[in-house]
Amino acid sequence: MASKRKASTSSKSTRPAKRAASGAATPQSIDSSDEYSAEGSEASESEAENLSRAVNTFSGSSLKSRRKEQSHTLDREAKLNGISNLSYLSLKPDHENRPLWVDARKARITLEHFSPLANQAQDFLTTIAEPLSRPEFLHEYALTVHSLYAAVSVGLVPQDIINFLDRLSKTPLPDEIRNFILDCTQAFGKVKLVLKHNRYFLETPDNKVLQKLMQDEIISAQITGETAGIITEKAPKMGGLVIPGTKDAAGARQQPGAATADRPSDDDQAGKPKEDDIYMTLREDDDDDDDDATQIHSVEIPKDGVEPVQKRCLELGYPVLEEYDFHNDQVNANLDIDLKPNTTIRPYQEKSLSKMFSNGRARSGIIVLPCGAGKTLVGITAACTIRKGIVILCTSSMSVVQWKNEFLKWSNINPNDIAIFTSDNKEKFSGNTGIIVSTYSMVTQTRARSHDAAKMMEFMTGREWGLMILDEVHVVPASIFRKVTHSIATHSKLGLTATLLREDDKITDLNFLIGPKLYEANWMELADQGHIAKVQCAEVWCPMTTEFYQEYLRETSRKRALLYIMNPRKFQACQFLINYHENRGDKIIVFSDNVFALEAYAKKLRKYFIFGGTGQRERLEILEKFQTHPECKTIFLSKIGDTSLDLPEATCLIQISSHYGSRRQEAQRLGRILRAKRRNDEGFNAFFYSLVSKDTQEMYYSSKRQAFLVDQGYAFKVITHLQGIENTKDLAFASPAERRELLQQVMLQNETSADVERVDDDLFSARSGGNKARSGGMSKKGVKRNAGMLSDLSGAKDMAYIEYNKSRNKELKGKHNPFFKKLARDEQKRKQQRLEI
DNA sequence: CATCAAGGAA
DNA sequence: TTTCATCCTTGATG
Repeated sequence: MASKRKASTSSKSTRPAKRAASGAATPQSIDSSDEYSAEGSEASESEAENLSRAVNTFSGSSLKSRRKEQSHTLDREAKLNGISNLSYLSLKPDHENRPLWVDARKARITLEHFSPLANQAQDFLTTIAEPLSRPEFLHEYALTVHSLYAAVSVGLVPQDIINFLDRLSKTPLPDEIRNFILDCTQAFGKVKLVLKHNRYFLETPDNKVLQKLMQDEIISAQITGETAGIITEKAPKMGGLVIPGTKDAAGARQQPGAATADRPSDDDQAGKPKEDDIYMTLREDDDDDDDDATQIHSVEIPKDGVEPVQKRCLELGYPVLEEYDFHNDQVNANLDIDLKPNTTIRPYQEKSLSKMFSNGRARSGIIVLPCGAGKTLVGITAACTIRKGIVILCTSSMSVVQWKNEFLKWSNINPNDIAIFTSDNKEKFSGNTGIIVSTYSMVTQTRARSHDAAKMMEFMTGREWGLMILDEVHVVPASIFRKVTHSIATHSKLGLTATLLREDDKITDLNFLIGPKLYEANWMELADQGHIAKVQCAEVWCPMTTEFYQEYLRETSRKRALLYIMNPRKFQACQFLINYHENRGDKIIVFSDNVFALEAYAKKLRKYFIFGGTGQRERLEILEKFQTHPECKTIFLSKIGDTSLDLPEATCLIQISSHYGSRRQEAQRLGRILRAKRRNDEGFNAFFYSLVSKDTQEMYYSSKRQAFLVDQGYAFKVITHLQGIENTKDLAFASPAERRELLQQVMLQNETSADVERVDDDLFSARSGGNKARSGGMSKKGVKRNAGMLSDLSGAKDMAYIEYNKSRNKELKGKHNPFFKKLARDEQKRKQQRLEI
């Protein structure tokens, strides 16, 4: 136990520790880390004499070192625990051959990835547990209620889980874990919602459960009517141990103790009390497959009752599993679709699909594959398996088109049978069944619809669909899914995503709204197999210049962000990296969340950039150029580029600003270079740089953002000095004067907007019209005041003034935005003209 | 009829 | 700690 704990703790703590160490050893950290020695104008001056002092300051005050301390205490704690644990935990004699450590108290499992049994164990673990962290040697998994639910729903039996865990574990399996698994799985997977002959049935092999559910007020209220009554029949698929479905035969195997639980049934719902213990009996004896239950009991639920019953079952602790018996669906027309003969599915895609279809029915659930790993093909294959009417929902109209094209590319579907339903394209398929590709917003729209859209929705809600594919499930909050499932009747649902996480808690209901997570791929493994590109990740620490840091310390959060993004040293690093990689022959994407910075960087470096205000046509032109033109090696993208952009040429990625601590954004952005065309070239590597201004909030966010990728096994190197940056020709902002000018622009940028708002309201509100003249005049005023503030650094009066106006700005926010939109648009036009010339 | 701008929503 | 994207609809152009 001791070594397990130490191992897992140290694997987590290496990163912060390494950072702190390299940071302290770097001369660059001197000026910026010492907040109070701001007199020096150049960051590179007086390095040597201040080194030791800076190291002390740095390690004493900075965030990283605090983390380091934390991990020290953790280590100590771990040691103590280890010592006390060792007294009773005994290793199995052949423990070296077994790859797992099981921590009973936290329900964590650690896998030694270098063990010969690791592959076998890994398949098993990804099924039953949540992968937390999968670096090179030790993988950590968590046993959770959800993960066990998923395991049971793909057909595992609790006793199998326990046996297999015990077999792989170095120590005898703790009773806590044993009980935890039994407790969790007892109720899971026992109740299924099945659509048969266009009727919904609640189905279970355990009559006791059904009895219990039907005694519930809310559920029984839904079931009353002529259809009420429990139907008992043979299980559709029988295993070798199935006893012919007579009550007596089942009763013969009953265990003596089980009878005590049997109470005479006094309800009026036509229950069959004698069968109560069939499932109990089987569960004890049966190790192979839970489909071997001899009999199933079901009750019909009217269509309207499905939602409330499902909800209530969940509250009662019996989540309802959805399955679609598409082979026996005689009601819905078959769709003529198949994969093209030359299409081959990759092993991991097959594995994920086998989880979905393992019992001959279609299970609803979520499949997690990294970006660029072929999620679309998984969806298409699922569609080709079910071969009924299909609905596909995407987040943007661009991916709608992509989905349709992929279908045409991989399958032999008749182009007339696949239709697009978006605001500017409302097709219908010609046959009596087919595929519809649409967007979430189109389907969940509640306001007035255009005539065609209303007709189309009527068509979609008025019929029954075999499969609904939900693309990028992570971006859509659970409430939207509720709307979708309410309005469109579908037999099964397949969610696809690369990163099943959100920073808010809107993801939690997905487990029950769509289904359990069926499969999650290991990024590193796919990279090793050449399915996605290998990536070198690096975090580049850029010191703040003195001037910028001074302002940074004074400003409030809003402007701080702009200051550390526009940090001249960061700009230089960006310039250097672009030069370096362009010379290597890479194609580079630069990401910035901040539009102002995006534009400033791109213009200064004379590169193309795309942001929200860029017209659709121009976007395509630039992307086309980037893909084909050898001279266009670098493009700048705002967050429009985060998702569903397919640029196989890109091999290098630089991030200059980002959305706080969003782990998902980081992963999505990395996904842009995972499908690099050249990924299978000998020794090829893609590059991912994250530029961070030192000793600012950015450092904190950066480490948060990386958490997901680090857990996937990516190692972030810290670069504190870019070799040869001083010798770069035409390095931007090399002189203090240029930097001051930049700072002025930055300060102006923010204040101009504030200024316009205030004046608009206070002084010029009577004078309506002449928007342009006004803004021009005011910005001049802004320049003056800014210049004054910067020259004498006291500036307290001005600051107070700005602070005062901040609240006003918030009030006026509604006015603020359109103005900025217009500015952007004007800018846009100007730019377009420049391009045309 | 294709395109674009503006407005509302989340 | 928060903005910036997106989408859909309507109404205005040539």
